Amino acid sequence: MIDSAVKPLIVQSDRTLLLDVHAPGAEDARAAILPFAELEKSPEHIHTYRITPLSLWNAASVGLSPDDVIDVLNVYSRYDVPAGISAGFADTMARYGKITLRSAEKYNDNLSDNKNDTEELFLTTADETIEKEIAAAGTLTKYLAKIDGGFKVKLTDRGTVKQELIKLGWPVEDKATLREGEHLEIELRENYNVPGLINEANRRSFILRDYQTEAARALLGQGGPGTGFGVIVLPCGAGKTIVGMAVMALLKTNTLILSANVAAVHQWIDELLDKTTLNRDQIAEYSGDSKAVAPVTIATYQILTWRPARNGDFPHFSLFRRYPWGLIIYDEVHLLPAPVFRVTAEIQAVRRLGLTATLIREDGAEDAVFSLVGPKRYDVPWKDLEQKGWIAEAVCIEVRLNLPEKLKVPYAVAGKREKYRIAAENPLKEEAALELIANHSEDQVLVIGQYISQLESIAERLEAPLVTGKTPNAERERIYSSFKKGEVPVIVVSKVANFALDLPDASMAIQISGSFGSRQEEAQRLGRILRPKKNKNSYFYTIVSRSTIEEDFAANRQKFLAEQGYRYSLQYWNSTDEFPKENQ
DNA sequence: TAGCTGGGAA
DNA sequence: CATCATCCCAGCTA
Repeated sequence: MIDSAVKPLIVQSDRTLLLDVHAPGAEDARAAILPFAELEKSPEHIHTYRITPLSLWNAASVGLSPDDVIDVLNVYSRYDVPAGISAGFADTMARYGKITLRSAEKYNDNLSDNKNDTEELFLTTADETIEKEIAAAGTLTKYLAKIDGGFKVKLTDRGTVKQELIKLGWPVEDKATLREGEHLEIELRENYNVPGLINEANRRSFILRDYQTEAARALLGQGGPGTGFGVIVLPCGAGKTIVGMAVMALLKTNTLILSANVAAVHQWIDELLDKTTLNRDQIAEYSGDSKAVAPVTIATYQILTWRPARNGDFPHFSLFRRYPWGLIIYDEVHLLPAPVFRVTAEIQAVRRLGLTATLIREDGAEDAVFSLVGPKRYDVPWKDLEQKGWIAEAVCIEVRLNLPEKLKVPYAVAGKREKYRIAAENPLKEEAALELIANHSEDQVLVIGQYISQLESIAERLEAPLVTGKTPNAERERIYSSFKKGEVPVIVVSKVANFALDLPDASMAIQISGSFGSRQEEAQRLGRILRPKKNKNSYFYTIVSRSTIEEDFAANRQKFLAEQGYRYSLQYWNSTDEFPKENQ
């Protein structure tokens, strides 16, 4: 029995849940609330979850009742659960299941057959008031045809209709059949128990981690409706591709994987060959270089969104229909381009998995991702993985320094956009970086910045190689490999650091400038130093000009990581000072 | 046939 | 809030 004085959960009437991660039973409580609450913040001691209409509908979609939710809260709550909260849950959850979407009978036959794509679905509700409300909704009229007892919906409008209805507060229970793709024999080579491996000596040892298994199972659920699609959120370096492969191994079906760039495409191919029983000829690349299609095909987003004329067709969209895919994986789903939303709305009958490290999207398209790819099914706080040793412990330090005297007047009279540039390119940052590196002679250091001219200058001062978007691939590889071998202790990188997968891991990063308020970018850059090292912390320095607008942007950039429990300590630096030898 | 370069896109 | 990435394709060279 849990002692009520130290129960892990505090339930508040504004529908937030505070989880005391140090209390006994916190792990169980976390698992129990996950189906109906969303993680909002996870600093080190108290995590905040929020119960939203969407999260309650998700719970309802996997068969939970309002009483189930209340029971969980009562079991883990330190104090009495606020009265009145349960009535709200019941009202919200009751809206789920009032409207259902069903297949036509014929649709259950040979589903890989394209002719089915012209078939229709039926939207029905037992409640006349709701039916009137739907019929009156202007945004829906062009997708719905009134028939006896409900509406007809074209298969291709399935996603759009669901999206519009959820905006009206009516989540649809989608009972229409998910397509079973063609069978594909695929197993994970977990623990290398599978006989007949090639190049076994070269393979890293590979064991599926608990959270990876949990994530894959969370996507597929217990087989009820509403499962088989959704988003899994894991930090950089936590093995998102492995989760993808675990899902593939559970479903055993033809899979289309969409990636952000060709390097990621190649990495998927390498990982699939390394960690699954697939042969090379079962895997194809569909990109600018190669237009091959195989049971497992990996394509770039950009090839799908390419079109010869500004308002013309997308000639490569046919890839979605050319093969009987049973699963589509959206890698880095937060980058999903708008044109792909449209196709994704049409292919709601295919199981689909979105993978990402952060769901932040400044254009507000998160909702579209959620209704078209699916709701978030699983996530893990970064600090949890750090505690378990899956990612390295990172010490974050913000270094503030003054502008040099001669720039103070130009800064004062500059317009807003020049101000940022002057502050970002503060030449004293070079001195500070030089000194930091001297104090960290044992670290492999990445210097990361935003402006090419600044990076060229600092690379020269540091006598370090520079990698930018213009650097040819062969030279990048050469630089990366000498860095990996330790021959070169420092490399200077531009925004390639936000994308490049082949960028080597380091134990220290110095950020000398970054884009305005990008939390995504900050998270990505920190991710570069999170591969675990033996008995050693990683260091993340960010250098900011003091008393300039750069301080504000830095604060915004750090917000996401602060929510994940990372604390920045502050150091001030004058050109005449020296840093303390030992940090923290 | 492969490899480079430059334009255009989002 | 502008810069710098990415990708795709076409056209050129050898």
